[in-house]
Amino acid sequence: MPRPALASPDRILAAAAAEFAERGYAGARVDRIAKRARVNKAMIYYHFRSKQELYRTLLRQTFTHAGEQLQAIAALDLPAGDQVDLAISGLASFVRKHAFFPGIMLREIAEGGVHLDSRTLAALSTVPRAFSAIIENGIAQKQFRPVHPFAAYLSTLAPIVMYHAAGPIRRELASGPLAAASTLQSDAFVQHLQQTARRALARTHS
Amino acid sequence: MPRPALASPDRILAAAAAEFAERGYAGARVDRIAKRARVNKAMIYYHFRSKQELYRTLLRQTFTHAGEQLQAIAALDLPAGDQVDLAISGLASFVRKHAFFPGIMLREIAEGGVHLDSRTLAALSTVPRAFSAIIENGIAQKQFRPVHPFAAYLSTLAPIVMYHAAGPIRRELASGPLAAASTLQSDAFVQHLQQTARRALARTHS
DNA sequence: GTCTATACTTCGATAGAC
DNA sequence: GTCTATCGAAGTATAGAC
Repeated sequence: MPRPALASPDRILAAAAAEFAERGYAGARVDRIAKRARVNKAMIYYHFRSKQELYRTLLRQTFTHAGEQLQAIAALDLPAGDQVDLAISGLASFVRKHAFFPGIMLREIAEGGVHLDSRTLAALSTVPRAFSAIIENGIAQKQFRPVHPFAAYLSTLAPIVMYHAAGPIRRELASGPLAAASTLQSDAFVQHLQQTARRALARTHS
Repeated sequence: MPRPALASPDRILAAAAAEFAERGYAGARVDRIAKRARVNKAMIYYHFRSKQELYRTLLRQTFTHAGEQLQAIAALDLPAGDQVDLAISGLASFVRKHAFFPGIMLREIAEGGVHLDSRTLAALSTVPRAFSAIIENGIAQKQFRPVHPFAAYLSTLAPIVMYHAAGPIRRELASGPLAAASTLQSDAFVQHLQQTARRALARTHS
């Protein structure tokens, strides 16, 4: 019998990621997670205490991972504009690698964070904190005009998450009432966001 | 006995809007909608056929309303830059007036539109179509540089929806690990987005 | 660690009286 | 149009054998 590629708890986490992203917390079914992970349902309650604890563990891991990636970019010895470029393309590649991230992120925002405990909230906060650090540093070094760092965070990174989460609905619209939705490729959108960020943050404006 | 401010079907729709926005489609409870609307649960199944039909009716109405508002802006005899300003502030006031809209929008995007029939999808598409028309018109009149209209749509209007949907979680973060999140006011963010759009769409860039 | 079987709860939806 | 009562399905979670 071939060893599974991932150990049981990791397989459960991967299956939970897909299930929670597709259906949301309330819509996710523990039975389906078990089936996707090819484990018995009782194993989920053995490794994790409950559906809620499974969900929180998954989000904590993911937010921590994303935050560390942004912090690494913020620590590079580069012009702030280049750091923003890297933050944008980095988040884009992060969501390509972790396809479940946008769905879960959007849902949890809509839920108002009701499923999150303080540890998970702290993990989540590392993402806007790291991005804000880049912006504030650029302002301090007079490479950027003064903007609210959180405004820059929302207007720059929110569209990436939205773009990827909206993939399925965009494909539905493309075959119907909104053909133009299908002509926007991921790379082109990343470039658009990088250009937009450069222009939004530039100290001079024609 | 005082007449209720809204007739029964409209009270049900208003209650459903709040419930679906807070809990999502799967998380919404018909019992709770009935309680919020102060009607008997059976009345919901009498006026609407099912939970799904209630949901679709609500979304169709809301998308149609939002689309019409944007189309009215697109029809104004104004410079394209001013039309974009109005589209941004108009959507911001729309979500202030319909507080349930961002939550439902984000959730339905994350769901991949699985609950939407073709009529509801058509209603949804009027929003990006109207905004794209403004952008394309501005490009044709050489007031904007050439950009992908759908990219402009996503990067301009997505942050507004995100900002308002993220209100509760932002307040949680503000009292903990991310104090800066609380200092961004709605009006200031709208202005930031208007400036960002002006700069992103300008034909010249220093 | 892994399974089967099941207790307990909640939900969407309806029947039927008024 | 409005109510009470309830059915049947589906869900989370656990007990207990191996």
